[in-house]
Amino acid sequence: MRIGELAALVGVSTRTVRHYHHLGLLPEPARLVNGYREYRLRDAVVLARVRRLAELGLSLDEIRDVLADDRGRELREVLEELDAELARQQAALAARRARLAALLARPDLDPDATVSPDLAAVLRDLPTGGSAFGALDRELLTLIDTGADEDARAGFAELLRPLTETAALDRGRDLYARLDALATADPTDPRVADLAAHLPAGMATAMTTTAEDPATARWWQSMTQEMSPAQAEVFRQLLLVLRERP
Amino acid sequence: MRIGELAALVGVSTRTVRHYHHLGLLPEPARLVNGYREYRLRDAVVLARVRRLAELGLSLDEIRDVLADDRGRELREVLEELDAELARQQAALAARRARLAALLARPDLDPDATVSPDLAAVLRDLPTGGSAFGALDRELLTLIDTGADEDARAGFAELLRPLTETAALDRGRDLYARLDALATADPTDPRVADLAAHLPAGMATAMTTTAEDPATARWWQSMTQEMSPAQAEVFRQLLLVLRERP
DNA sequence: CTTGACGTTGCCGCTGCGGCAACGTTTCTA
DNA sequence: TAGAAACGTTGCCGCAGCGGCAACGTCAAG
Repeated sequence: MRIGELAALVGVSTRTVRHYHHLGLLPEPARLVNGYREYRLRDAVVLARVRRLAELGLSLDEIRDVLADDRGRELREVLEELDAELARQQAALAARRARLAALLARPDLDPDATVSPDLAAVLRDLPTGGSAFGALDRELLTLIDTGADEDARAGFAELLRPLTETAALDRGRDLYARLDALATADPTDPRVADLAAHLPAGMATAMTTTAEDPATARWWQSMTQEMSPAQAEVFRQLLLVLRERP
Repeated sequence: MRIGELAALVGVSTRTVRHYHHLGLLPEPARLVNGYREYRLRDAVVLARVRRLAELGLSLDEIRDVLADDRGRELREVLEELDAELARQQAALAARRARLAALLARPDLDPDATVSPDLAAVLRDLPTGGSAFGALDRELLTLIDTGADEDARAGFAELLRPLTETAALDRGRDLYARLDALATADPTDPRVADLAAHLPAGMATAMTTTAEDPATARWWQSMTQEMSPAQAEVFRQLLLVLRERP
């Protein structure tokens, strides 16, 4: 048998057969005078063995070990390990499919919608209309959500939920508008101190929590660098006040 | 922000960030005078977007397309395609785990045991004890099973099942012994013609079916090359006879 | 005699980075 | 203030499991 026949018989490519030779999975058979490899039934048996194990999902390295082990119990160990690995993959696949299904169920699908479901609900209700500061805020929220783990995400969304109630929405819109107005203002502008002093309690709590939480403090810092000096000054003063009387 | 901060913030390695630059997934930010990359919050937003899509299982190429598509419906298409792909993978995983479970349930686990369950049952019952020809026969059966598709496997096992009945087992052992005896015999030996003429009907049927079936004929040919001349002669005569009166 | 199908060796490419080298910059510490 | 440690830069190799190609030799058929 020549390599093409062997390959066709077992159902692989000649390239695969040569690859297995290269890896030492399949012994090199005798050569004819013209240099062609000459295979016997025994080689097909070994090749088929390799294939069956490969189709189960073993890596070629593992297959080499199993075959070298010569009738040992190594096979059982490897297969049990493999099964555990496959179980992990199944769980991961199921989780990904669940997230996909949740995404696909939404009509307003865009790359930013791929945040956690909790935050997605918050973002849907939060006012954004035209406010530059609102857009920045959404960026921050999205980033925090992406970086956080499961628990942090839930607590984070919980913190924000009160802000999406009808009464809070108007105040939120108002807040964004007043911050937008400070985009080109001086940090000493009287509106700065006024805003810091009269921020609604729920919003102030949410802000200081994100700003003080060590896990999100760095996000907050990045965000302040994107603000105008006057806007940043509002939050600096706010934090000073809230640190003294929590 | 420098690259390390950005990476830590989003939860990737700096290597990953640079890789994304290289692929054009993430635009190169401005450089400081020392050549360092200087990132802004906006870059973190893009990077996080890439990460979320990557964690869903999209390839980096697909992510680039989706992001370039700018708020299009391409995302939905890609995600639906991905979901279908994941569903395929789930099915494949489940099938592999089922095969693994069947294998692990068996006490006599060896690399050759990884054939289809049907054939495994046949091989367990077929007599082998010490016969060289029996070993060769098992090799052939295993190879046919490996190469065949689902339907062929089932029909094949069905064909062999009668041979595992108690009455047939003795005749099988006898057949193997008589073939072993021809290992060094001459093709003109009288035992050759005798064996060909008096082979039990069920076995003759099984043999000619495998030998005549185009899908397995090449296997058969490989096997005859492993036999002694006298052994091969038995089957040559057998096929001649059976072709005339089926 | 050519054509085409097969065989040979060997190297690049794919994915998504990790790891290293070889070097410059910044920052902490003794 | 020097030196070490921790960062930054570009660039190339490696990974799994082959596919594809190049550049060549061999063999059977028309």
